[in-house]
Amino acid sequence: MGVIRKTKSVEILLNEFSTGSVAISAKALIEQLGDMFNKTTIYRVLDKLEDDGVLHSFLGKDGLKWYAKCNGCTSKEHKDVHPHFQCLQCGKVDCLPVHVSLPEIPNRKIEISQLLIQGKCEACFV
Amino acid sequence: MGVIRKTKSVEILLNEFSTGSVAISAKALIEQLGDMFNKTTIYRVLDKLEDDGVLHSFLGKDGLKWYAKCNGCTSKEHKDVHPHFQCLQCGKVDCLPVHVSLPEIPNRKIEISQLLIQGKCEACFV
DNA sequence: TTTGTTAATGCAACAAAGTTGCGTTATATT
DNA sequence: AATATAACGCAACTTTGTTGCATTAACAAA
Repeated sequence: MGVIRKTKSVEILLNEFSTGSVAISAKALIEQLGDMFNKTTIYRVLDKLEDDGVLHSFLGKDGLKWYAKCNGCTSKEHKDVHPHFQCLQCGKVDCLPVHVSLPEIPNRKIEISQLLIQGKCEACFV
Repeated sequence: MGVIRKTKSVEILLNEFSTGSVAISAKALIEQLGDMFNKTTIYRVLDKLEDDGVLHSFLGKDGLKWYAKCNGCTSKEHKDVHPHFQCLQCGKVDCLPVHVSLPEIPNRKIEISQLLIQGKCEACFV
């Protein structure tokens, strides 16, 4: 797989993620860009960008799929693992650039781990 | 809310969770008990049992909702917080009775956190 | 034990997020 | 410019879960 043609949809979607560590849900992208592109296209481009190691995805609080820019990933390996924070008030989700030390789990092999922290973000936490 | 009548559905659903720290997805419960009860009933009973602090729920790897027995929770407070482990091979999910130390996040208020670890379980990890 | 209240249930219809098949369009190679 | 095929749009579909409403059954009170 992987992106092999520079199309308008790839360009515009990538542009949405140009600013930092904020995540965007597929749903929000469809709301925003649905006039311009079919939702199928949006889902497929996101898929490809994830395959390429350009974006990573994770599930937010309602099982919605969120995407954010990767840092140092390739199509071979998603090595950029970090927790995500979702604000229960404004709904914003962002990547936390911190390391999480996982608990010891004997006799099991850990392959993926995802930590979703929910609460109040800087803006909503008075 | 809360369970106020001991109906057959409550009894049978509770019985499904009688054995230890294994989680069961709503989907699986509907597959198992769908002949006996309508899926609406199953969803509603699970909801109530969660409200009562008897069960807790979380999202598995595909955004599916899973339920497991609580330990020391009440209808007032779900204080039994722990990570969950999902086997990528056999699909089994269980509660890990360990403590996870969350990272420091300045200027934010943490209200909920959920850690889903995926990999190979004891049985599938040769 | 019967009666009455209302929680709990079943059913059908719906909702939201995401997927699939297929015919058409457009990118990029020759 | 011609061509191969990746990418696209559209419609139909799938899956998980929810809602409204009429019916049934728990359980308390008579």
